[in-house]
Amino acid sequence: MTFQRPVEDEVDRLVAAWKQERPDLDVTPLEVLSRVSRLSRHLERARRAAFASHDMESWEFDVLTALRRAGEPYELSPGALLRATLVTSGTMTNRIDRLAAAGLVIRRPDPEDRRGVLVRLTPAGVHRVDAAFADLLRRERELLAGLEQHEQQALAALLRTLLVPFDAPDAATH
Amino acid sequence: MTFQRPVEDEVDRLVAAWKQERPDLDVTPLEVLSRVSRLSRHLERARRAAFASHDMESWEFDVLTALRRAGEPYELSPGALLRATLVTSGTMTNRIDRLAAAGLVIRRPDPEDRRGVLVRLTPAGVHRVDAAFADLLRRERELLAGLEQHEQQALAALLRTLLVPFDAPDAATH
DNA sequence: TCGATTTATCTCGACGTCAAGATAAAGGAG
DNA sequence: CTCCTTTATCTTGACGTCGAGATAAATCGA
Repeated sequence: MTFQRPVEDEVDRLVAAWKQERPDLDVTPLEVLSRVSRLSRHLERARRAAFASHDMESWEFDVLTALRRAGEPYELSPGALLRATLVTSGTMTNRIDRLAAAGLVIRRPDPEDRRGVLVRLTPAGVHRVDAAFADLLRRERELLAGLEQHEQQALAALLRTLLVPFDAPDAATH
Repeated sequence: MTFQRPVEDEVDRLVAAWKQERPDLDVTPLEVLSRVSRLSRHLERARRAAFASHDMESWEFDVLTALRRAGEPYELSPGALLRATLVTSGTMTNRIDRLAAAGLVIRRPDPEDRRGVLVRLTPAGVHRVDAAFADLLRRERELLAGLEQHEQQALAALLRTLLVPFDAPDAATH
């Protein structure tokens, strides 16, 4: 019979420090939200490393997967893409420019709205994103290996609750 | 008696799209990790908005709080600061420069290691960070209002499990 | 049909971050 | 003591993102 040693992460130390310095404040929100922020930063680094072997940048992957998920003919408007990736319109224009220059997507005028443009994945783009995505899933599965299946589900459900208000039909990012 | 309507977030839609397009892949890792990433992005926006009323940037807050948590005399080395904030050394140098120019911190040579420098919060810096922190906690508490106390604890514990491997005594960010 | 408003995308300058390398001091082996 | 390695910080240039504003077409009401 061994003791369940309480393993600490950086946020535990951070919260303990605050309790020492500002015992008047209730810092429990940090227990969740600081962990989300910090984990996200670590994930971003892991992603970057994973994509390096596919000669792909994180931002490229984000855009290409959004198009891939759309299904044939793998085509979306820039507006739909920026909503999917949570970046601003200026950023998305820039990204599409570079992806088009790399031959992974093409731009064409929207036949039904002369203000609009449609961005479509090229066959080369489809191939690239499929390879990178399979690899990413492999690596992400490893990161989650510390949690049982049912724990992963519980975690996902809790996160969903926090996310729903943001993903409600209002958000605007122009 | 009402039905528990299954509320969807953007990740549910994303996962459903992948299942349609790539039924051969198990995309369950996204249920957790995509949510972490997306929630983090939303949080960063909320933080930015919160700090705007204190005329403060997110990056300033990150550095100032690290010093504040250290306790009197509110002093840390640049190396300790970059480990606390997960940025690279070049970024930290830049940040310290700007905070010093704003009169919120001062730099002084480390008396015990002539390679080193120590960064100390000024009284003005302490005041600024305390005000912003109290406000941030208020807003973060609202974001978590959708979860019961015990759910927040469960969520924190699950996230800790994922975070521990990253925060182990190895990580290096130079 | 005209004008005002909304929607869709792009342009551009400012800015922060990263990654690699430079500098310099400390620590360890022999 | 000297050399080599490690540690700590800063410098620099490239790059991506943001945010505000410009352009242009679509939509709606009078």
